[in-house]
Amino acid sequence: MTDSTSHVRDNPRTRPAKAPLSRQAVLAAALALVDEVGYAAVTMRRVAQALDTGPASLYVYVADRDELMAGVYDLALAAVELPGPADGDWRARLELLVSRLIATLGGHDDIALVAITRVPTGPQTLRILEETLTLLRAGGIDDAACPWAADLLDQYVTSSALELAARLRDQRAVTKAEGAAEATEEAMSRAARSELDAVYGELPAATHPTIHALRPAMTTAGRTSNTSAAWKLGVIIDGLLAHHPQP
Amino acid sequence: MTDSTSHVRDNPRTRPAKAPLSRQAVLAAALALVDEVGYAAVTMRRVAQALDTGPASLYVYVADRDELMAGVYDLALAAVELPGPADGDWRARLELLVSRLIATLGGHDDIALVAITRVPTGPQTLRILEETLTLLRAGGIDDAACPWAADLLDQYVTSSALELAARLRDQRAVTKAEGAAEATEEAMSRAARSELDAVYGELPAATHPTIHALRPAMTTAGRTSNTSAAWKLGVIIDGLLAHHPQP
DNA sequence: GTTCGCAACGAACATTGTTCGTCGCGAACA
DNA sequence: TGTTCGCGACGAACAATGTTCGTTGCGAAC
Repeated sequence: MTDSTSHVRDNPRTRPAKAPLSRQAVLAAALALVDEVGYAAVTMRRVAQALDTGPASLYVYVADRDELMAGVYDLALAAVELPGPADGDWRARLELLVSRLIATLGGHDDIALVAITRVPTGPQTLRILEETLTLLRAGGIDDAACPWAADLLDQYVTSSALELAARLRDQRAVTKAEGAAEATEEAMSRAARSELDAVYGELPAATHPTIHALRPAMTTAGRTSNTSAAWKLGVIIDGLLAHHPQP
Repeated sequence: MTDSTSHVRDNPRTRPAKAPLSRQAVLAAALALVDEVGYAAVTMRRVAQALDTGPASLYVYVADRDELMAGVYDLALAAVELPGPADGDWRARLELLVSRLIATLGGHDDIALVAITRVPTGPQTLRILEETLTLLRAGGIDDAACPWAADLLDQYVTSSALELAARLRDQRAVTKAEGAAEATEEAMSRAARSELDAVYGELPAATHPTIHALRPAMTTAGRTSNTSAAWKLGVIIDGLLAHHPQP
């Protein structure tokens, strides 16, 4: 405390009126930080700093970083609205729900990583699982298969959310690095293409004939477009309906 | 160097004949460590220690930890044998390839995490991608859809490998903690059940009617069994065949 | 026989998650 | 009203991480 103004800062009366700590405040601050600096860069110290306190203070409301992030994951899911009867039959509603999940999770950087390390069990997660299972049953999926189907859909949601997050991150990085010039479309596609398509594109036909032959279809455009996302979801749902046999 | 035997250890002639460093040696040591102590516990220092050297020496052959793990991932994939004509038609071969991938990756703890952070482009990965695409084309999947289908399968493989790794880890932890008594089946299922099934099981029917109704199907047995894995893969392939329409 | 490139490595740095012990406010209690 | 006590807040510290810097010394090339 060599700061000459410390007696002002330390005095609760003159302190800049910081909000009282609480679990919700910690989770909200962490979620905001995820959006701002990215999932990996959210450290206990940074969260504490955002709340104008020290890292040790967080451990009153949070067990450790993992549990913090699990809470953030659930908090993010709170923004997902469940489709209603006006949104169509069970299939249309399920597709809408899944795309909302991907958009929401993918919009918070790599927060979906939480669902890989541990199986989330927060209230919002359960709310969405409940709705998913209900829609699946409405679609005539066998009771015994419904949990598996929900699991499969969840795998898809998590993977797609991470893919979306990576795409948005690359996009931000490029548009920021391009000095704010024209950018956006031209530079983005070129930068991303030179990354992966160079690998697939310059692969000799002698050793990898099929990749070589499918080269035009393997361009980044195919990976980037959200046509691919809709296609994959369609495949899974069609598969659920076609696989009725042996549950 | 206060060690009185340092002049012996430092002398290359009397040194315990350590193998010369190389990229392959580093990757192999890291893979062995993944199996021994787990993916997360593989640090640069531990890898260096296994090779009887310092952490800084690794950076000659490896850019950083991420790239190291990418190399380990590819190295693990080298053990996967491609199904041959004797293994049946394209579908049987594809199912065999996928299950081998899951078993191999899942057998090396969380190494599959690598495929989530970055899209792997190692030679072994490309070898398997080539085979996957070939099998899909043999199955009549549209050329434009093949990359998407391979992507979908890869998502499934990665998620399932991580699930398998988690299951094996829990199993090891329980059998080790059980003092080497009877264990294995009884204790395992009880310990794992009390974790997740308690959440699903004690959920009130009023707020989550479908989860409550499906409770018997949501037991850990369903999640653990590899019937679930086969079912999911069947759904995906059936979906690929049923979704012919608009590629 | 000299020189030069580069693998090897010791030491250090900045950061990370987490724990310990203390401080002090505010509510419960006498 | 005066005392006590629980517990949130927090400063400081610890062990461990990934990575970099500068030096050293061997071996090959000229």
